[in-house]
Amino acid sequence: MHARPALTGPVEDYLKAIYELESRFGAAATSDVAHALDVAPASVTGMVRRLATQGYLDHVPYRGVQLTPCGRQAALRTIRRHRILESYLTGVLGYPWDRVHDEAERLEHAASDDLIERMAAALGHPTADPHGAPIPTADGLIEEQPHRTLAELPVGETARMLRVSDKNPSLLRYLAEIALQPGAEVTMVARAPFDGPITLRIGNSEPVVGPNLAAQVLVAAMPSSGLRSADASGSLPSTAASKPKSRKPTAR
Amino acid sequence: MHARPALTGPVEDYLKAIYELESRFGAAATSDVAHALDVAPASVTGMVRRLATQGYLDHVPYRGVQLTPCGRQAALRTIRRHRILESYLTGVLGYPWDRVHDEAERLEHAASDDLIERMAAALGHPTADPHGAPIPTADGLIEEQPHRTLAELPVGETARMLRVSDKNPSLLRYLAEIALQPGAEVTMVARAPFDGPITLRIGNSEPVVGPNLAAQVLVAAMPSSGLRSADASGSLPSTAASKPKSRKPTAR
DNA sequence: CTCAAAAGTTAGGTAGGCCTAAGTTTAAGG
DNA sequence: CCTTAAACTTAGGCCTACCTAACTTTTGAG
Ligand SMILES: [Mn+2]
Ligand SMILES: [Mn+2]
Ligand SMILES: [Mn+2]
Ligand SMILES: [Mn+2]
Repeated sequence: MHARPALTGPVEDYLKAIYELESRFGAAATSDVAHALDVAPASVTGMVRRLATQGYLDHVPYRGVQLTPCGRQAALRTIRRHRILESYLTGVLGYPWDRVHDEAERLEHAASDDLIERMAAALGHPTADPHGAPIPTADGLIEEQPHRTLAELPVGETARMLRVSDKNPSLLRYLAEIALQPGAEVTMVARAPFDGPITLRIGNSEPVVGPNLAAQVLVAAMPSSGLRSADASGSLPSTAASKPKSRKPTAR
Repeated sequence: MHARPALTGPVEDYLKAIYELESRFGAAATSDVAHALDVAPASVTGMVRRLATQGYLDHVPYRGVQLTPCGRQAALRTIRRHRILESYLTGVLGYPWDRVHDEAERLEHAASDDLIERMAAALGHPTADPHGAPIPTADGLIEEQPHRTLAELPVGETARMLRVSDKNPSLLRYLAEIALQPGAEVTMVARAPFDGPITLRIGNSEPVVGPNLAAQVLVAAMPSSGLRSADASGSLPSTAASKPKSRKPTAR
C-alpha cells in the first residue's frame, strides 16, 4: 500500500512469471517458475522465500506459491509496461512483432511511469499488445476476453483471431506470413482426421497448418458472423484471470 | 576487438564517467569518479581494479585512471545511446529537456542497438542531443565544436548558444524560460563589474543573469554575424576531446 | 624540509542473484 | 502399503556492486 522500495529487474520478472503461471494453473510451481525464467529451481526457492518475507507472495513449501494483492499489483504494473512497450515498438518504431518481446523484457525495468504513459498516449491508449494480450490499466485492472483455440474451431465456422503467445519468434514470423494476426477473420475450412493438417481461410488465401500451431492460436469464443466489430471498452473489467485450469500445484 | 562480454549497467556508467572526466582533465581521479557516480571512493578503487584487469582501463595506483581504446569505445557507445535517447524523448515524446537525462541514464543500459538506431533514424540521425552535446557515430567518432563560455563573450558580441550540462534540471528549466537553448542567438549587452549581473539579448527579451549561470553556458567560439548557418557536417571528426585542461591527476 | 590533511587503497562485510550437490518431501505405481 | 522418481528445499559457493573503517601515499603550507 505505502511506498514500497523499488523492485529490481529480476524481482519484477519473478512476479510477472508467477502471475502468469498462477492465472493459468491457480498457483505457480517452483519448477515452472524456474523454467519460465531459465534459472535453477534452487534459485527460485531462494527468491521465493525472500519475496514471501517481503509480502509479495505466499509460499507453502513443497506446494507452490501465490501472489499477495501487493505482489499481483506489482506484476500487473510490469505487464502493463511490457505490453505498452511492445505496442509502441511495433506501432511507432516499425518493429516486427516477433522481435518486440525481448526488447520489452529489458525496457520494462528501466522505463519510468511517465515514459510508459507517454507511449500509451502516443498510441491512443491501446487495450491490447501486438500479440493480442490485454493491457492492464494503470490501476491494475485487466480484461481477459473469452476465447477458444483455433484448433477447437468447428469446420465451417469463422472466428476473429484474438491472441498468440509472444515468446516464439519463428512461429510469429510464420503467422505474419499467412496473415494470421490479432483481428484477422479466420475460417476453419477443413480438418484432416487423426490430428491431421488443418485448412484455413484468411482473406483470399487458404493456408494449411498443423494442429500444433492451431492449438497455440486463440480466437474469440463466439462465432463471428460477418463484420460486427465487438466493442471492447465499456464492459466491466475483472482483477485477474477468468478460470484457471487446475493442474499440479494446488497450494494449501 | 572481438566479442567482449556484455557490460553491466554500473560498468557502463563507470566507463562513461571516466571518459567525461578524462576529456576534461586528462585523467580521472578516484574521488571525481566517486562524486560523479555518487558512490564511495573505495567502491571506485575496487571497480577500477576489475576493469583494469579486464582491459578497459589503465590504472596507476594513487595517480588516476585512463581508458584503453577498448574502454573508450565502450564509453562512446553508451554516450551515443544516452544522447540519442535524450533526443528521442524530447523530439518525439515531448519530454521537457530537464527531465530526459535521468530517463536516458537508465534506458541507455537496456535498449538494444537496433532500438537506438531506429530512434536515430526516426529523428533523421541527429548530431547533437537536446542540450547541444555532440552524438558520437555508431563507430565511435565524436566531433566537439570549438567553444567558449557565455561569460567570456565580449560586450556587444553575438554568439550562437552551443551547449549546456544536462545534469541540473532547475538550471535547464530557467534557461528554457529565457529561451536560451542550443541554436539560439545570444548577445552580450552589458556586464556589471566585479562579477556582477550580465544583461543578455535573446530574441526580443533582455534577461539579466548571474555570472555563475553564464559560465555554465557554452557558445560558439567564433562571433556569429547575422544568420549564417555553419554547416556542422563535412569537417573531419576526431576520436576524443580537443585539449584537456590540465588538473590534478596526471597519470604516470 | 616537515608533517598533517587530502586523496587513495586495503580489509572486511552486506545484499542480490545466481549456481551445483546433497538432502527431504510428495505423489504415484505396483 | 511400500518404493521410487520427481519435485522441492537446504547447504555451501561464487560474482557483482556496494559500504565503513583503518591504513598508506601524496601533496602542499608553513
Ligand atoms: Mn512479451
Ligand atoms: Mn523483464
Ligand atoms: Mn544526459
Ligand atoms: Mn546510466
